[in-house]
Amino acid sequence: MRGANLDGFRVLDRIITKGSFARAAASLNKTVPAISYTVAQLESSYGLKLLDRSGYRVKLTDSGTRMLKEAHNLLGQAEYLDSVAERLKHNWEPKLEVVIDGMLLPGLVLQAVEKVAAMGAPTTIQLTTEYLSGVATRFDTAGADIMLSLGFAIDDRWLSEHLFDVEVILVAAPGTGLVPDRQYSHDQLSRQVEVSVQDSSFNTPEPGRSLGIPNIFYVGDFYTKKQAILKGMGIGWMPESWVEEELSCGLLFEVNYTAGSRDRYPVSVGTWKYRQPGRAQERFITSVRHYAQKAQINST
Amino acid sequence: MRGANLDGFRVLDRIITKGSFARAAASLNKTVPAISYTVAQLESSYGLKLLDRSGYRVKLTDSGTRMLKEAHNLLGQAEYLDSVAERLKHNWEPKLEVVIDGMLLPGLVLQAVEKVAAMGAPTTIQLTTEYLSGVATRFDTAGADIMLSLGFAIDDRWLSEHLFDVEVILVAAPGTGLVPDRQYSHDQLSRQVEVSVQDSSFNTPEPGRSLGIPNIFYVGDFYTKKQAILKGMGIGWMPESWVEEELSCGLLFEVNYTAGSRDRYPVSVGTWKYRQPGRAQERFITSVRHYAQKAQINST
DNA sequence: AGACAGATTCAAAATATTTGAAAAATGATT
DNA sequence: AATCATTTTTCAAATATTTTGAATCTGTCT
Repeated sequence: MRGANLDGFRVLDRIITKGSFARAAASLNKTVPAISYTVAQLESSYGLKLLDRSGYRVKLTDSGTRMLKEAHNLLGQAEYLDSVAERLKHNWEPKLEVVIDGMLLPGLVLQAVEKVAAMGAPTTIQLTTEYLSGVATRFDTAGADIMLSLGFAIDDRWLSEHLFDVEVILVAAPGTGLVPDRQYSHDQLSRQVEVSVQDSSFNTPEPGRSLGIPNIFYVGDFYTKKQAILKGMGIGWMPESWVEEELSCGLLFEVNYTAGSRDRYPVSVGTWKYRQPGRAQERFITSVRHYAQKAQINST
Repeated sequence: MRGANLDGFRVLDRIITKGSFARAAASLNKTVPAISYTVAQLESSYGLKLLDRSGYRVKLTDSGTRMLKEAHNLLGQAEYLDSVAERLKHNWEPKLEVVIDGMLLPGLVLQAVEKVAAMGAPTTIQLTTEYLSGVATRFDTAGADIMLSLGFAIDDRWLSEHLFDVEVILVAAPGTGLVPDRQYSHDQLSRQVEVSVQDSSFNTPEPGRSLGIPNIFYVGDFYTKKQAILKGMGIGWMPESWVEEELSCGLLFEVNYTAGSRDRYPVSVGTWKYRQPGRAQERFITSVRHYAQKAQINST
């Protein structure tokens, strides 16, 4: 006979914790012969003696000790499966995987996580940050539940909903040799270093637009990019919301670029078209929409 | 109905990989109704619809996808359990946990590990290093298989076998203000700093003996202790085998201490009295004994 | 030795699973 | 629209497995 038997181990475990076949039988509402049969079955299925019946009290054999120890993992996993089923039955996702673009301010998603938690969801939320096309790639390959991406993620299998626009501004810090008042042409800027976040899936070159100047300094995330620009290491496009404060207090200024120093990019939320959303996902998306409305109002 | 059912998931998995009930049935040497019954059973046991039969081809529902994904862990664990049983049947321990005293040179245990591996043991060896009484404590609490400890570990439940002695020498580096030729009393040494390894179970104060001087610098392991002494940070007791080379080339010297600058401590191997040793354990201990005999000869 | 608590064995009874046949559903083909 | 090929479900019968109570056996305790 082959293959583990959950009930067998449940019984074995009970025998050990209760100390005898008789007590195990009582606690499982079975008769003693039934317990005896189950154990015999378990032992023969593995071809191992698991219990030492030579003494008055049953004891695990060495093999039994080792097997039961490993079996506890099995039983634990089985119990976890029960809990997953329970959550699914009440339309809670056991896990909600969210992929967001690193260009977005954390507030958006943190608020949504809060809302989901606030309704007592027994759902584990897993956040992953990617950049640009990396968001859609990760969403697809990992089979995540929600993505918050820049631009529209286009695929037959996905539902995409526009949330709000992000205004991207070309900024610089004093000390780069540039000054706030003067207007700069492309040629004039090309002596500068551009700080840029590398697209995490290495498909598209830059956040929507790039200056196309020769010196580019790539960083891994927007926080680092901001620090780099603040330190005067170069100029770069930053989402307005990331640099509002620095702009108003003069730590950064908007570069007066002849080709335009501002651009708007749409932020959208994507889900799987043929996947039924659970309660956590619904709440998450509602929260994100709500946040988006407020953002829209603020920006007008 | 309650509780996961391994066979149910095995069948479900087969249906998905084969693409239909019919093919799953064929590959499992069952009839189609049997498959249908098993799945219905599984679904009702969790109270979830796992398969979407609305289309021509069966598909997992969202819940089914999640459940099957989790169930794969369960099936994996069950398979692992089979492999554990297989190893136990041939008297191989699936895992051999060894606790050693950090004062011992690694060579002893590494050679033993090598010997076990050389006989093609399908056994995972887990080495843990502790100090002094920490060895016995860990051996006991973790229920490890073998311990190599300093001194005799005493307990009714353990078998302890003497292997060889370790000679411990009080050493110092030039630059500590001490010189090789002169003899030092306890008072004279008490202006020095003693470098000491902290007992990992915090029971006994020092490796067998301590100078009992006020300035003690505690380190975490013998390698660090040796480095500290070599850098002239203090004096300390070191096992001879750890410092042979440094003594002979003059990087360290034996402190001529009136109360004696050498001590011998027994090294013993301990196992559980009522646990049947497996093949890996037997080989391990044989190797250690063999090594000990050579060490004994070398030291005479 | 006798009382007792516990485990196994055994045949019978109760459950659960599997089966083959028939029915129902679906998509493809004509 | 009718037919065919494939597939899943339903059903009652056949099998297989598990559980049970009674009898038996084995150690422990007094």
